[in-house]
Amino acid sequence: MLTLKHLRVIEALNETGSLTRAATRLHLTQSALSHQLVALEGHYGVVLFERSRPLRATPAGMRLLHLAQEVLPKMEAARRDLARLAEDNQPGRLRIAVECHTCYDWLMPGMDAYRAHWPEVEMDLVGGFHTDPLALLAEDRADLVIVSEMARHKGVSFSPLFRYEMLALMATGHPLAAKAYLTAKDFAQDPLITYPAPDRLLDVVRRVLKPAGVNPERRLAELTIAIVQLVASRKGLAALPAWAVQPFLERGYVVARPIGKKGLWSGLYTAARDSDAERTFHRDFVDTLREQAFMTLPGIEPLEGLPHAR
Amino acid sequence: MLTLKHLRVIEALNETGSLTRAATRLHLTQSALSHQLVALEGHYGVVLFERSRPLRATPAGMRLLHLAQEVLPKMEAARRDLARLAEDNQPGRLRIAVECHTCYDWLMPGMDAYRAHWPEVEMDLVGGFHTDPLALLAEDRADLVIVSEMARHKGVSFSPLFRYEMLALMATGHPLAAKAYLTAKDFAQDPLITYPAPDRLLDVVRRVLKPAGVNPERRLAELTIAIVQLVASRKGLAALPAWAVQPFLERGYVVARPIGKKGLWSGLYTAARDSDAERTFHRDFVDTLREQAFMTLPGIEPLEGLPHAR
DNA sequence: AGCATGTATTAGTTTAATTCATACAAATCA
DNA sequence: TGATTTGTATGAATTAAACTAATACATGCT
Repeated sequence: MLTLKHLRVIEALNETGSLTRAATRLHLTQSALSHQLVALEGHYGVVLFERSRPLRATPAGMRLLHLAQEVLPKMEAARRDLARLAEDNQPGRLRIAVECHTCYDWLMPGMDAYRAHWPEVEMDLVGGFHTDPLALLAEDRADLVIVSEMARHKGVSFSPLFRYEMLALMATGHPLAAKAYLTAKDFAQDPLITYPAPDRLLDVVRRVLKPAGVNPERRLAELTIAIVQLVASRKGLAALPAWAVQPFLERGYVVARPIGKKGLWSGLYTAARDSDAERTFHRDFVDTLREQAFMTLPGIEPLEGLPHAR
Repeated sequence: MLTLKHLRVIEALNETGSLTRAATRLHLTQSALSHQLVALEGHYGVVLFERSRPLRATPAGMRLLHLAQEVLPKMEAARRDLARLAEDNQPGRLRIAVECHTCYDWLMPGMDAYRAHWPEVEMDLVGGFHTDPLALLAEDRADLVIVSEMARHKGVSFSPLFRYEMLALMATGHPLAAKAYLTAKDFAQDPLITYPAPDRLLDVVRRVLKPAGVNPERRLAELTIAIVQLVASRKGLAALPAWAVQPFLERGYVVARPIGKKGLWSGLYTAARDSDAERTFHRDFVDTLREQAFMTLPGIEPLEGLPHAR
């Protein structure tokens, strides 16, 4: 009794504040976690979490949380060392291609966190836009690319990172702010402010406006802050990931609305050559990115896809 | 993959040097351990132990051994803290009654080790010999007694500690040293040197000599070293636990032979009132004693008896 | 060589973990 | 306030993992 699994559950419970959310994060059902928690509490005769909303750790829960925080990193470190020993210390390389502007928000901290554990892995960024990012893998010009769909492709493995909502941005007091959510037609009048990227990378255009035949005037800006500024100055509408605009919404600079009744959700995935994707330093990089994203980005959701084994 | 169970296995393998011995210590079969080790090695693609005799840890094995040594104690500490929280810090008490002289050899270090983890538990030794040691429990004059058999007794729980061999001791060059093992009759000629304890506590007398109707002249000595000295001085024979005479044998002071063809094996058990036996500080004491014994006493064996749950 | 000791492997059994389908409780909405 | 949403608990059924038994195989010993 009292296994590492329990410690991971307790960590997840503490961070998510709910059995349901912890369960999805751990790729289990709520029922499984409930059973586990009840069993553990019963075994030691202590309550670990007060069943409030959000769940709050009791002193006993805190004790185990502390244990988790000192033990789990040690386990991970050993796992990495084993991988190094197994692969005989042959160094790895990660040339990363990213096409989404906002990705840098979480990619940079992710790379920093990763470097702490895998200092010997040489990391590099492959810049610019490419007609076929997956070709970079085949041509051996990149080892990992971040893409927005899992297009089945021979010799290439995909791993889901997370999914997020794209929000329509408008100035405070804009007439459209009266609506609960925007539809394609609502974009027809105002200019659309976007990053300078091809349409296939702009989800609103590709998945909402183009199918509906709506083609608004365009205006480009390099930086997120610039786009927000233009929107606030009533120069047009924009569509950005929820996590990227969160701070501006909180300060009331602009207003955001979902796109479509259920919102416009996009996913992000990594792609790598099969041979690379199975190596530990590589998998660990993807895991670190995912973890970093969930730690720092508000409102993102897990994305089903691959088995989640260790 | 890579669980605490694995770490415990690796620790046991390192300490026992064999799958078979590690298995009995962990109350598993050799097969189970072989499966585990093979699976673990396969999973990480490393060899953890060279299959030599004794088993020797590879660098990867050493890495996990190191992990085990930093992680397992933390787990134990947390478990104890949970027990303290669960029982609301009500302090425990351990009045210990021991009737076997040689027991002090491992009891003292055991108590020291225990005190480090449970400083709040008040420990005391109940001295002297008692006609019925289990009565001490009923009369609430002791909380734990160390006995040599699991006599079913209402309200009392027993836990096995270990089993050990009693060896017959004789002077170097003694005619009986020519025999591979001694029988009851061999004790008839020489005086028998024992501790000053009742016959029921002297296993040779109770289980070998008395049943055979052999009743040799007696001579008493308080200390093990004194008994050995008398034997070496050709004043008679003695029967002592193998672990207690090991150092004297190594230096050639005396000679030892098994008693009976299969040897005379005795067991030691703890007994406690049921209500105490289930409390964590109590169980931990017994576990500590057992662990301490296996760490310091040569030639002792695990003793089957109770389920071995945590 | 023949025995003793220890490890590996296969198949079968047992035990534990997880899900499914609901019931139940608490907060939120209209 | 009743209806609805959101989240947790529970029992039974399912699935997966761990363990044992039996036995083959390897190695050292006298």
